[in-house]
Amino acid sequence: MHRIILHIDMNSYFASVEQQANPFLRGKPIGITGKDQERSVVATASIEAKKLGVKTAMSTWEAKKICPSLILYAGDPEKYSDIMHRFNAIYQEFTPHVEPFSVDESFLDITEEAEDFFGATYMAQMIRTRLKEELGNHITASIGIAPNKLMAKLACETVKPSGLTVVQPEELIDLLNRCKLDDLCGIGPRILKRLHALDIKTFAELRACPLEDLQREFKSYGLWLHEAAYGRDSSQGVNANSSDAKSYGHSYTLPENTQDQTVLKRYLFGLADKVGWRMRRDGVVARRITAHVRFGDFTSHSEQRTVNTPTADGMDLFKISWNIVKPLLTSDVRLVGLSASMLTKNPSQPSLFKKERNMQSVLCALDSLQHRYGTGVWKRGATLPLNLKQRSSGFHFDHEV
DNA sequence: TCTGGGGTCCTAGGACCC
DNA sequence: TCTGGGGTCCTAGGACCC
Repeated sequence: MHRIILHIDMNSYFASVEQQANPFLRGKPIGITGKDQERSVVATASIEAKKLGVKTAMSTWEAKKICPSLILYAGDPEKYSDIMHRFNAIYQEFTPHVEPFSVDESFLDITEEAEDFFGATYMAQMIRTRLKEELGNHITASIGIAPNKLMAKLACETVKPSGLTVVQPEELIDLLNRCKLDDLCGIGPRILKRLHALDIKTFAELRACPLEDLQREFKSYGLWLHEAAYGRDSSQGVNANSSDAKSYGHSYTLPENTQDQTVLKRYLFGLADKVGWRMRRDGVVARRITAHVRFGDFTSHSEQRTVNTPTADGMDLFKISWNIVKPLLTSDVRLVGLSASMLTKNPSQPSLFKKERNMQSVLCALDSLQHRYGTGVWKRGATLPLNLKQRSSGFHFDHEV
């Protein structure tokens, strides 16, 4: 008995969300970027922009050169993630076996609900109708249906934008033969290069390569490649619980490279607060904090600390990451970031110490403000721009570190 | 006036304990 | 004094994804 897996992928997702929200952007080439458009890349190009040659991950500078009419638009990651929750809720109407894979993709196991591949096609069409009702005409999805996740995703790739395809078990080899090696999720530029070095350029050639040779070159990944060449996916099935995050992180590319500690502290503190807030919202604490620095020459460095007392407090996260970053400031920095991992559910026990208990209740009050009015309703004094900080008074939670 | 920001998983070496 | 192997935890970095 084969499983029936759906892979659903939103087309030009970030761009579509903005076009749905703003009629002025519809039918136009737009590119969604990071905060600072000058130093950013195109995270998502609209269909119109793709037609004019704009590609994902192209620098804005290059994209503008290729397509002068391109409208650049700074994206809002929180909004995109909120909408993702809405479409996953729609999928839940059809099956409890929903595994979000990225901000715009999910896997659904509909083996029990659909019974066969014919039923699956029908169900996929119903899902598309529901998405349209709920999200509007401008956010559209491609759907691939196959016996496992790997092949469902590959099938979906072949029908972008806005298609639907079914690949039955006996058609898997045929599908692979029509695709390039790096169409497969899991074969990136490095692996592709190493395959080429072995004279493997197609899935037929990959199948012809003895397993032992692949294992010698790729270690445990060799088995995965061998299986994938036959359309087999040894990974776990669709896991509805994998949506629990394993880490929370934020990073920021500075408007200009700098070694100025005051500036870097301010940004890092802001990032730490954002990470802390999301963790408290989700009721988790972290034992491991990783800080990242990218230098002007694009080399980067990351270091991590594992702490005995798990935390979700922005102040703790900031102190730990600043201790990592500070000694690294020997040349100009382009990006700073931190992430928190080794997460556990917060038992939320009040601290034994009065000072910490006070801080916990302050955080609690600020969190409920933030929950109600959105992120950005408060900021620490330490993260305000300097000119504003000098003028601000009263509502102000500054700590010298 | 190149090159964002959010993630996941794996590996390999060293420390430390038994 | 010299020796082995297994297990776990920690760390840095690399590969991949969108």
